[in-house]
Amino acid sequence: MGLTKTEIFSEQQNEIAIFAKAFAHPARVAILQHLFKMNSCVCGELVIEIGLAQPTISQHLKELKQLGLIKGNIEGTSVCYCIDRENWNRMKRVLNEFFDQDLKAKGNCC
Amino acid sequence: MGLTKTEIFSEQQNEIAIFAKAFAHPARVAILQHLFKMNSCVCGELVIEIGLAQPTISQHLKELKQLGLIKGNIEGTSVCYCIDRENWNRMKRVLNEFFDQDLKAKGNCC
DNA sequence: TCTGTATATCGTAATATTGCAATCAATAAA
DNA sequence: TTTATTGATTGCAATATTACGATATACAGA
Repeated sequence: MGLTKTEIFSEQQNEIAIFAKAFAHPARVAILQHLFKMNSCVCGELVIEIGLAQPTISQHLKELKQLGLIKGNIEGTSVCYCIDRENWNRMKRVLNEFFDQDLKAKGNCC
Repeated sequence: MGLTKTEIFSEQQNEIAIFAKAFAHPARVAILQHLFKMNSCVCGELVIEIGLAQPTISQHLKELKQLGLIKGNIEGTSVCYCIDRENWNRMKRVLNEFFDQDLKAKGNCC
């Protein structure tokens, strides 16, 4: 059906999945890496840098923005994007807690 | 097009995206959590525990197995799944390196 | 005001993902 | 051998995602 049954999962499980989805496409990974590297929040440069069409980049930026991982400030005709540090840290906390399950668990069985 | 242009991204970027995709669905998050919790590698219990149809669970297990995050051992008529610790650690390394970019980067600009 | 520049949105095509009923395959039990 | 039982596979329907051309919007400069 293509429709995830979110209602049968816990809020935590859904939140992990939603955060993970943000990184589940190399273009969004590349955008975030570039924003960290350039620090000075880029915008249309991403189109050149990444090599996808402008509407495509704009769409990926929108998703990252909706999730709260990036912010966009209008500066004249262009838009300046940058990482939202606070939400980035929250994301790290949520995902690392999930990743570090192995520390609590005992050995394998098979 | 629905087709990701993997060829324009680095291997690292694609690997991050592929790992992230594993966690981009709450059912797979739930499966992994249950495997860690039960330690004793479950199988058909997951169908009951999670509440999705057996073919659906089987499909999610297949994806996790293909990625190498879990292993399956046949035991009589049932299959015993468990976490592949080595690959789990590799995944953690790859994703944490990506997450910890913020430590190197300076402050925000907007 | 007109023109160019930058970005967002719309519409659409192609592909991917999710979910399940039906069925198959393999083993265990009777 | 027949009959469960368990899990994988197949086939399909519904929805989601990715990508981009065309277009709209908003601002800056001439």
